[in-house]
Formats: sequence, structure tokens, C-alpha cells
Amino acid sequence: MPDHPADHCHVHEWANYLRAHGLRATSQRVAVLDFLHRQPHADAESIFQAVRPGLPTISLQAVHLIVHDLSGQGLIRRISLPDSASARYETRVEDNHHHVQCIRCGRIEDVDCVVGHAPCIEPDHAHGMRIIEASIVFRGICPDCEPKIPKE
Amino acid sequence: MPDHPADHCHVHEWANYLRAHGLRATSQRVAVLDFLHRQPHADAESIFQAVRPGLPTISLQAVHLIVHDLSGQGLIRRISLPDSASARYETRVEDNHHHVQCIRCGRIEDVDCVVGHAPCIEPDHAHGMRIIEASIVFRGICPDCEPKIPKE
DNA sequence: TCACTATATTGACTAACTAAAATCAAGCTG
DNA sequence: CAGCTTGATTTTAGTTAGTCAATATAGTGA
Repeated sequence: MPDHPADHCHVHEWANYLRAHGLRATSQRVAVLDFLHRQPHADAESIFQAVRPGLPTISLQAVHLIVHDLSGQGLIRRISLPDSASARYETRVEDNHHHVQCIRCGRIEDVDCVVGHAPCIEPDHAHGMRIIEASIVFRGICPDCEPKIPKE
Repeated sequence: MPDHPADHCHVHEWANYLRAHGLRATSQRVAVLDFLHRQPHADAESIFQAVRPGLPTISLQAVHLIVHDLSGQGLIRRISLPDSASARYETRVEDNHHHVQCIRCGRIEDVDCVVGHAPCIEPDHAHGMRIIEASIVFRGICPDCEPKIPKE
């Protein structure tokens, strides 16, 4: 497995991580990566709000551009969930894992994939398509919301 | 299994289907259901364009309202795919099935679920959440696009 | 067929994201 | 380590998907 900044978690490492993928190590990109590693499944707006205190000139458009570039180079992964309008991002890209989302509060957690690589399951009849990966999102009720569900 | 208009596929049946769910059988709703049954996985804009010739006064907002109401009552199912910005809808609601999408041309096909009811798979560790269903979208390359992929 | 009320229409509005032009800075070159 | 080149960010605008509120219309029961 290649060297991943998550292992040492230092700003300097994110810079090298970016350069290793042929991207310039700008303060904005480092800030986005650093925040996203501490808070996975954040959307563009959340990232923007989080990094703005340290980089007052950053724009929301720049965040959109950065997450687009970073996911294009495979440094982060873009995830889209049925119950949220905006795309979310995470730094965990080495393995093939899935997500659970609470349909009441929207809370998202990682779910390890037992196979570990994509595609972890294959359909019976795929209409002649070559399957590359399976995007799986479990939808359920989290322990906090369970007691708040009105019984029918 | 309850009576489903898909079995006879006649406009009059859609009207009864709507009334059976406590909804008024308006021409707009029937048109949306009828089109959606003939062309599954259509989005709001496509539905709008398709039904407009027969109902010149219909508005895109009405289509949004209709698909919202119909999915709320379980007459249609809303699906959101990673590689398409807009939500899509289908009349196939009786069973639990999944989808394959070509990452190149966007083509979508149904994939039968071997289990047939939700959730067909359960995660190992669900963070204490009660899993209701698994949303599974396979991403791949369709036979038409396969030869067009540039080899590296 | 009339009235009641659900539903559709109209128009304004928001969120998420993309595009284009102009400015700025990372990091190579001498 | 100063200047240059080019990639990255900022700024401004625009697009797409969808929601909200008020009014007009049409389905259905009486």
C-alpha cells in the first residue's frame, strides 16, 4: 500500500501527498484535505465554512473546484447519498467500503466491506455490462433516533 | 399481491390505481404514470417533455409535485444515482430490485434482486443502526460503450 | 349538475454546482 | 534567491434541479 498521510497526519505530509499525484501543494488544498480527514462525509459548504477561518479569501467555488480535482486524481472519494442533495467527500480511498445513513437525522457512518475491493458483489444479470463497482448505501434508523420514531 | 395497472396497462386502470390510494385521478397524474411505466428511470424534465404534447398546459412544477405525491403514496419509486444530478422515477415498486448504470453513456437498467425484499444484504457492523434497506447501484460499462473506451 | 376541496398553474425563489475571465502564487530555472 | 511560467484561485455570472406561496382549475361526492 502506498504511503498515505492519514498515517502520520501532519500538514506537511498532505503537501507531499498532493505533489506525489502531480498537483501543486496549495494552502487551500492542504486545508481541505486536512479538514476532510478529521471530518469525513462533509459536503462542499461544510468544508468551506470550516476552512474559511484559516483562509479568509477562499471561495465556495474554489472548494468545489478543489474537491473536483482531488477526486479526479483519486486523493479523495466523492459519495452521493439518496437522502442528501449535496455530494459528500472522504479521504478514505484505499479500500472499498460502504455507508449507512440514518433516514431521520441524516447521520452517516462507514461500513467496512468484507471483500475489501470493488466490485464486492456482482449482479446476476447485468445486461451485458462490465461491472466496475457497486455503490451501496444502507438506510436505517440510528440508536439516537430509534426512540423518537412515532409508533403507528 | 395487489392489483397493479402494469398487468393490463390501460389508461383507465391508472385512474383506479390512483383512487385506490386515495388520490384523485387527474389527467396529469395518469399521463405521468403511463409514461413512467413505458419509460422507467425518467427524470422530472424528461417526464415533462414527454407528457406536454398531450397536455399542453402542464408545468414542470406540476411534474415535480406529482412525482413527489406519487412516491409518497408508494405508487412510484424515487431513485437517485451517483452519476446523475436529477432524481429518477419508476413504477416498479412491488419488489426490491437494484440498478446498473453505464458510467460513460448513463444508460440505466434494472437488476433483479435475488432476495426480493429489503434489505437484501446487511452490513457486518451497522453502528447500532436498524437497517431498513440497502440502496445498491452497480456502475459499469455497457456493451455499446465498451469498444469506445480508449485503451491506456 | 353544483359545491367543496384537492390539485394544477403561475411566478418568484433557493441550493448546488459549473463556466469564463482575471488575478495570484507554486515551484522550476538560471 | 529573483524572475518566469503555468497551474490554481478568485470573482462574477450563469445553469440546473427543485421548492414555496398564491391563485385558478378540475375531480368527485351529494
